[in-house]
Amino acid sequence: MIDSELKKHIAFAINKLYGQQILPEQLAVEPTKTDFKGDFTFVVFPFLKQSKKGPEQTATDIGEYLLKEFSVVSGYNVIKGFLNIELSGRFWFDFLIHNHNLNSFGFTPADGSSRVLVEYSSPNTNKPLHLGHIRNNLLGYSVAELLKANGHTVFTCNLINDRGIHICKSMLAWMKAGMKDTPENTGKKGDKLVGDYYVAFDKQYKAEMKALIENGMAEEEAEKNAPSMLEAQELLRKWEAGDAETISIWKKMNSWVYDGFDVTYKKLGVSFDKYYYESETYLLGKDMVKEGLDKGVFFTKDNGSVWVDLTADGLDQKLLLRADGTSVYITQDIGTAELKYKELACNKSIYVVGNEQDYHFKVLQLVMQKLGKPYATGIYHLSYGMVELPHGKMKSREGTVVDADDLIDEMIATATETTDALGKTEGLKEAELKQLNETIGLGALKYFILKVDPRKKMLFNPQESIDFHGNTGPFIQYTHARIRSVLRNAGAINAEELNRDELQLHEPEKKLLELLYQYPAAIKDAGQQMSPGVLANYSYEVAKAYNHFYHELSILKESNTHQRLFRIMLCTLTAHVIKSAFAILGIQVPERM
RNA sequence: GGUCCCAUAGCUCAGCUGGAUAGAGCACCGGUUUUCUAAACCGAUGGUCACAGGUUCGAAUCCUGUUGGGACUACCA
Repeated sequence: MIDSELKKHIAFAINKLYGQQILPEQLAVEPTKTDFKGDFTFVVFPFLKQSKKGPEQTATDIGEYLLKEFSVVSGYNVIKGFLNIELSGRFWFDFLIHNHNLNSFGFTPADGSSRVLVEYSSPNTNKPLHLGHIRNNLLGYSVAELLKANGHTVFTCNLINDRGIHICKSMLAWMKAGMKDTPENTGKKGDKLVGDYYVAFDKQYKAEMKALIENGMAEEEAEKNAPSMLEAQELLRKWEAGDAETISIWKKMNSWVYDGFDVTYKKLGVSFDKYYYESETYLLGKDMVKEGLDKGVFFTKDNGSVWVDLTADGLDQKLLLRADGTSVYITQDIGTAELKYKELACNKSIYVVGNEQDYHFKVLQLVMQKLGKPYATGIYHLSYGMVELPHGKMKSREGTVVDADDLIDEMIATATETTDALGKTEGLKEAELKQLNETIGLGALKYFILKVDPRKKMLFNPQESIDFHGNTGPFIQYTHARIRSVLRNAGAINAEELNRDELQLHEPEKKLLELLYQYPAAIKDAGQQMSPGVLANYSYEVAKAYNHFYHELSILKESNTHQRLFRIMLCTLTAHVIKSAFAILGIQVPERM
């Protein structure tokens, strides 16, 4: 990479000119800001001690040295302490010639030295997926792709929260309603059906609580003593005891939910290498808690409940097992962590989970450390911010939850309207048109969500998020389609015929080339930050630069055949980078739209 | 009470490992189509980077405090 080459030469220059040893890694060389002339900028301020000269003189010294000793440097200019280095056109032409047809451009090949597991989605089986899950799923998928692009060997998994009081609530409501509704006989999607029963339970429960409170019971007492709650807890005990009928109903209802989830996952384009089920890992977790007791890193309270003391780490005491011996949420996470490591032996285990669970994952990591697990340090919580609506948080009680399936359908419907209105899709078959609108609708949704830094909470405004202009997925998809159209018109080319000496580098071409050159760095940067948003915003920059180039210069009508060929190759690489970056984001890109 | 996160244009977001004049999109205003896809391009307007100190050649960026918002702190998940 040229920037590291520049660093080496600058370090050498400092040594030669001022007799000081500087490591190239200590230097910062960055792309020059667009308002200034030059390709890369080196800031000399930090090295004035070494040079014992003023900033302008120091920058000039180094610039002069580079110009003489480093052939790709064609010029330089100095503004205050900023040395702007200009590279020869030949450098940029060579870059394009070498990479325009390289499929792996920007990707680091996997060498097997790093194995990473990405857990995401991780739904409860009592409710359909909503907008929050969409962010989770898109992030998880994209981060996994991003890590693959950075040379990690990646596995994805989905930990299903299939047991616990929540599913018992849905089961109870269904049983009380006569145990007759099924997805088949109601025509409802399985997860929606089960979700409806969860709501039915909640309604009944609330009514009971209200009655109890009116009879003079304290709210806290009423919460615990409402008959529905007691029944649900009884059902959970029966489940843990392995009661045949309970297990059978549980299996039946969960399978409905899985069928429903599969439909949504498929629409979203996400998939998992492996599924874990809490029902299969919580017992292992219990064993490990006992292991911790034996080791003396956990302790028992008088009533028999098991705790870990994390006060030395700035946290509190945390419950690991209830007094009645049943497990809590973290118990199964302990078991799952162990199982994951046994099965996949990853040195890093990423949990894509909302930031409301920051505390939980701190506890988990500390618990695993106390258990002496070697993989404890590899636990990483990718903590993303909540999705909020214009009115505030989504609340199921207030009916402000944005359903995942509904949202996807709306986005596709809007895409369809726009496509029809523009009327550019003549000649496409029905199925192709449907495919195109799905691509655009999902592209809009995915890009809207992924362009935001995962760590930040984000606002989802249904009106604005379906915009297809500006910094949006469809704009970038459109740019790709536009390029593909040019390339189709260009027909086959022979890159061998290109003679660099016949070329001129114009400003829009150079801007675009500089951006394309940064693709590998963008992948690396996004990977290190685990932020697909970095790549999304990069893609947007590329699309913008291409459209500028497209508008300013003619491609196919250029009379100089070398220049024409060069521009076609520039189109090829641009299309590839957009397609490749969008693939990492999990967004497809159309040939025409 | 304790712990953690956040605050940048009217709105939504970049920029944050310290570097030049803080950038985009949307909205609003104006312009561009006999030319390879106008879902495009070009221009104008819009800022006390919450506030106050500090660190230094240099702070939106790092540190401290204040204010405002949010999350967590359940024998829920």
